Amino acid sequence: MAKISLKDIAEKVGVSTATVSLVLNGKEKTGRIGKEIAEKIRLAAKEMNYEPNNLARGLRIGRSNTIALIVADISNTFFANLAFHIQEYAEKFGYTVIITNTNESTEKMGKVIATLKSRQVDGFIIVPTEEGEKYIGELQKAGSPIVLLDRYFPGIPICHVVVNNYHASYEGTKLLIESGCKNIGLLIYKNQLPHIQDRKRGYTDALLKAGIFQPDMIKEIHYESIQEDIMRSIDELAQGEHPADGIFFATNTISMSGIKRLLQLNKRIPEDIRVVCFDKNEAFEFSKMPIPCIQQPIPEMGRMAVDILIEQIKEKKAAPVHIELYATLLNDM
Amino acid sequence: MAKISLKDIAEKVGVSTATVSLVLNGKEKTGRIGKEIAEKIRLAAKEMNYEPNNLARGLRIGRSNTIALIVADISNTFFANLAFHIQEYAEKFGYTVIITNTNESTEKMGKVIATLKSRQVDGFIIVPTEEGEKYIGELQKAGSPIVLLDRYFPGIPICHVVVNNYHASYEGTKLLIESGCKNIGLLIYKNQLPHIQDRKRGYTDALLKAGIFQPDMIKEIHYESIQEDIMRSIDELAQGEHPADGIFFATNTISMSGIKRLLQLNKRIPEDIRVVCFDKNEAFEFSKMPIPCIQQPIPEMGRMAVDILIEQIKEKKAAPVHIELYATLLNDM
DNA sequence: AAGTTGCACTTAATCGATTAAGCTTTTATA
DNA sequence: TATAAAAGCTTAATCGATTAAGTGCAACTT
Repeated sequence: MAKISLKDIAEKVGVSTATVSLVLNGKEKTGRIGKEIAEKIRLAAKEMNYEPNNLARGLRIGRSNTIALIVADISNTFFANLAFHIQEYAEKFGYTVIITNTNESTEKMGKVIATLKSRQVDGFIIVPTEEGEKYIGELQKAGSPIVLLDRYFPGIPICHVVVNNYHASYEGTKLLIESGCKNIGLLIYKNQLPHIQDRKRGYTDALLKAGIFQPDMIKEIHYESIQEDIMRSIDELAQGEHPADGIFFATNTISMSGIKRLLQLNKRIPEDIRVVCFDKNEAFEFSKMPIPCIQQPIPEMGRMAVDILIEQIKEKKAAPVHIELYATLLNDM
Repeated sequence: MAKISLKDIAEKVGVSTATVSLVLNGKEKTGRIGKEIAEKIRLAAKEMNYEPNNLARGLRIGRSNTIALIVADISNTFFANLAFHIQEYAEKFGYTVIITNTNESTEKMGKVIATLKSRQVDGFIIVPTEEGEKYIGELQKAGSPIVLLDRYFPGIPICHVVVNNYHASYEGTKLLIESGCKNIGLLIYKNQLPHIQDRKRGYTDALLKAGIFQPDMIKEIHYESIQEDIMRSIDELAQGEHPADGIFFATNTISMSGIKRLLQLNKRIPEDIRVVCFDKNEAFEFSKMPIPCIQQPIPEMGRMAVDILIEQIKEKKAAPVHIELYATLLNDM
């Protein structure tokens, strides 16, 4: 059975495609189509199982009702959850979401943006890569509605939705201090992304205020050699002369590998060492160790991103907004 | 800056859009376009930052170079990983992947299929819901290329890629038996999906062969009340007169909650009770408990699905294939 | 010289839906 | 009764790219 088009319906009912289009789009009033004909058309459409061709529609009206979601890694729970909520919410407004990965590669982000642009998506929600300003800037110049999510570039005035990473990190570190830790390490990625820098500052400031900051307790992880770097860092922190009695893990991936390593070294949590992690993880409930963590408001982040993106799409005037949500420190784990 | 079209380039260079189209599609040979003009066109296209409109292109050539991936839950690691690999692989063939959730709702699957069809996707990779035969059947009748993934309907001759669930389950249960368990429970969803039934049969047959099958050791979980059902089931299995000394968990979601409950009941693994889980989970490496698990070949599943889908798209003749991969039992965890 | 062939493009139809503008016919108004 | 207004539909242009079928011209053949 070939695809049914407006034309097929028009022929069957004996009217023009214009009439059919008007009726099926609920514009009988403004199009002044008679009740009987309208009914006939609707019936025929149903009978023939008509489904509009959205490519044609999009081409004509200049919108595709599609938004692009570009994340760094869909297999990361945090992003997968974000994707889930964004999709659920966007659907309510009639938008289809195309999810794409960049694997933290700026080059890939460039390619992906080009592909999606040529698919005429109406807007972009992007978790940008570190060196990605260039592509994001170009995209903005080209007039595409954009919302950055989870990360942003202070230099570029562009809408973004993030959590207050500084605050979350500060509170997390404070918890370790209040638990009595004196020797607190940080495991964090080595990059210039502001959200990472914010987390670093949060940690640093909390320790400075307590008067126990030691620069060499900060261990930076390279994205290309995550596993080895984490192992080495944990080994250094946990097995030195003055071993750490607390560690703040700045991302979920780092947390997982870091804690695994601690367990391998037979460190007991919290007896030998305390930890606080960024991002909640199902695995934490899996052990009896207390693993306080910073829970990001994922559903809200997704919803806000969709809301302001749609606003941009509708309004066309893009007054950049900075939206900052607060994370929750979960201490009962 | 408005969008650049073929026409803009044509005007600038002083040729027809046909010429531009031929050149930019690399058909100068067959289109017999002069070298100089071709060069000029390519230059102009680059200068003007031309990006083809894929809606128009798709409308004209009847393909969108897009495939739809419909999964039950993108926030489930198993599906998120599948999605990741499918996307990576499909990209190599120039396909964009649209990922969508159904949340195990057949109604939603129907809606989602309609939406995607109207977006003219070239083919579907679907993890179908339990009662979804109807929609899948209709989709097939409409002539859409389809590959079912992870699950299938024995009644409908349609391409699918699955693991040998029976075998995996049999082996997993056998491991428990060989470890000395006499009283082995099963936690599994209550539904008629063949892959679930296969897992059940694998468990049953292994126990029958060992002569220790007891029907009431099978606990069925309702999807709508997962948490409560799992709790109750674990409580029944672990705390009865003859408490279970082994449990086979039939899915990753069930495993997580099930083991959490066992820990809450202060059961020691493996001293008090042994477990085997379907699907590998990062969390397992998190504890020192030995948790053998069945690892599905996710990348291969994804690749196979893409391969046979593309074949269908190209060939148009859809000889249904049944592709069965083998899972690996990981015992060193 | 007439016809054939090859080259370098152009014309124009097409995909399917939308919509401003136009054309009848009916109904309301003066 | 003449005229304006409203109702009910159709025409045709349009979105941007593709491509079969031309067109015109030079070169080559016999």
